[in-house]
Amino acid sequence: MTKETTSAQRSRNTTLRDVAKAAGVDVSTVSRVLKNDKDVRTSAETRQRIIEAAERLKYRANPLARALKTAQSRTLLIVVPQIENPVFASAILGAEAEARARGYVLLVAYDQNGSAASVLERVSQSSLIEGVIIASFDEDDSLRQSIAAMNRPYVVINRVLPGDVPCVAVDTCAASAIGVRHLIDLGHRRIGHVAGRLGRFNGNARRQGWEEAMSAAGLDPDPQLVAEAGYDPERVPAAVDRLLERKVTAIHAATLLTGAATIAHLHKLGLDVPGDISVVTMHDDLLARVVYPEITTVGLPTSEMGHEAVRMLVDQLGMPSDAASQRPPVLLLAPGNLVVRGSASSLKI
Amino acid sequence: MTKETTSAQRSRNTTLRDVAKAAGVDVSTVSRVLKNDKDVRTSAETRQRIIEAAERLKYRANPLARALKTAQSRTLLIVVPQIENPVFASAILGAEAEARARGYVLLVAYDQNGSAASVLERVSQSSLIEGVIIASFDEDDSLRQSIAAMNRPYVVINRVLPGDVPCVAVDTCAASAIGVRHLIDLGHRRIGHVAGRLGRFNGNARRQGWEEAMSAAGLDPDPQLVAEAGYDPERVPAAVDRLLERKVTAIHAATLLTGAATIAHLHKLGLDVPGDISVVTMHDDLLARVVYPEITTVGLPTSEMGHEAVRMLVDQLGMPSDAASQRPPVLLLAPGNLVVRGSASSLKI
DNA sequence: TGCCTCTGCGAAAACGTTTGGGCAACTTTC
DNA sequence: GAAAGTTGCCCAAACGTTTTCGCAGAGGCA
Repeated sequence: MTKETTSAQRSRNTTLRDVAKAAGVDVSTVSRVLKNDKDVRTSAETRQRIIEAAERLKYRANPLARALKTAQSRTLLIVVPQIENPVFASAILGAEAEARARGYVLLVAYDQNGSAASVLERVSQSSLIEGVIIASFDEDDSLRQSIAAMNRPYVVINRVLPGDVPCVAVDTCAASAIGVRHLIDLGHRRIGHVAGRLGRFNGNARRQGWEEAMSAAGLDPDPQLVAEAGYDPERVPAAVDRLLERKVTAIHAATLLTGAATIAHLHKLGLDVPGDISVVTMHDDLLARVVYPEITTVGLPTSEMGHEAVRMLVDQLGMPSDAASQRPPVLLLAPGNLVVRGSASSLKI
Repeated sequence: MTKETTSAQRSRNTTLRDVAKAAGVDVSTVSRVLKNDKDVRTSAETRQRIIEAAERLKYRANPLARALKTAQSRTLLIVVPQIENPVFASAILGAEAEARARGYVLLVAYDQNGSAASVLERVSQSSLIEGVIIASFDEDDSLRQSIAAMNRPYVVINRVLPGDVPCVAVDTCAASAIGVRHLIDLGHRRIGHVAGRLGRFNGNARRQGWEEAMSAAGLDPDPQLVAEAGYDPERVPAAVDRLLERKVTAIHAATLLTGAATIAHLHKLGLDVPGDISVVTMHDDLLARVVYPEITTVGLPTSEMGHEAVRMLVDQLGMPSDAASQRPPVLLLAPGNLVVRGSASSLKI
């Protein structure tokens, strides 16, 4: 079997020099023609010859050499705290598509137990990465320092940070409000909120959305109706129990995962969903449709978030540094639509 | 338009030359010392000076330049058909950790609607990627041709392919059997199988595991007890209905997702799980614990799969081509343990 | 004819590494 | 005390691009 593995015997790729030789011109000319240089100044005839030769020899520019020369690797990095979280998976997907469309390559790095700092540190000194998208949970100073030290353009996603930090996030406050309003429209008055991590951007925003929707409907956003569970399904039962003590008829969960756990716990207690308690969630995903009842939830444009992030990043890359401050650096994406399924119904009196 | 690339104002990284100047030696000496060259021949004193200078200047070798020179980019690529599938997410996680530990960078690419071919095509001519891990669903010829044309070492994961193809997969046949045997041990005799994609590696293997466990227990592996649902939750209800007609008392689902959908559908029909029907699944994941009842399943070493894949790939990279054929190129990972939760119980007569 | 401006292209210097080949000085050997 | 071997380092040529500079020749203008 022809099993050529090591780089040593791998056939050499065709280079600029090969094309130049084939077309009978200098490498510089080939480079210019193939790059479609603006001030290109070549005869149509020569250009034709070069293009044909390149075609025939299947020439592809070596990205390494190009990057070395231009200090532009056309490579972006996205740092995520976890990949199994559907929100991040979806964001990565969107970012990858956008990056690919723009001729960039997207690298994925994981920030398990705060290792983002080390990743960024490695990035900072190598010229491999042109820009970074950061989706890390960490909001402490170490990460922020790493970001600053990195000395590369970046955009933060999934949260908005104070200061002049470019961010793109979903307006989860609004998303929350939509879900809660749906419950109100169904006649519910005592609506509990299983909160995410309070103190963090999304946790706070979602809680606030609940609060605003309640207030807007003239209902009391009683803090007693909020029970924090973070992103941890293990903490959901206790939270739900507390809410049940408060005689809620509906529960609004801050994440799809905790929402599913909420329904599971209600079932465990022998309660019917939505017969006894209605449940509404946030973020739409396969998970919402493999439980019974299927979950009513409001979609989040997480994939768009990825798209927008690389769009912003690439814009930033193409701009001289002084112009960078001119555009509004934070983008808050409108939430998606309410997807009505089976986990919420009108209040039976 | 002013084409002022941002790189202009970004501070230049410290280079080999800077270190050389600081230490008062030649760049070549610095290079050798820092690489810990085997036949290094430098005085301890000089070496000390160089190391200190490098430390002080925070020198990090430019991976681009190194790759250009050595044709070794220390970059691996993993091609996955979907990232939201927990199996792949977990495999990526494992692969990334192993790659990082070995000083490699792992790139992730998506093979949405068969775009892997184009990804591989781009790879083939650039010297950026040293080796590829392929987890694509596609088993048609176009992908296989792209792989061959790529002319780079690779390993296929999540399935074993015929021929001399290096593969690492989980022994899902054995995993299946474990789950089915658990049901048998609980007293079940009529056990249905909600199959994955029959005709594909994993679909077949899991079905075969069910069959073998049934036969081993002296039960009839009646083909009527098998209903295919692929990986698509939408197809689960019909499959479950068919199984119910066959009077099964337990269902073994080929994937966690379809298993969850199975439970959901049973609930929808007003059946109790595991009171009326027991359900056992494969692959352990958060999802198994946010539904009620929590799902009894057998763990799959998907993360190990990623680990092993890069281990094999890196071994391959370091070997002369003739030695490559010596080691057994396919690795079948033993399944994990049965995780008993609440979705299966002993048969009530 | 002399001068100037375009055109079309080549020469060569980078980018930051790695690496083979050398060359002194110093040590051993006879 | 000279030949031979060792040690410690430097020189320079790559790797495959991009890009600045410059140089011939062609044409325009006086």
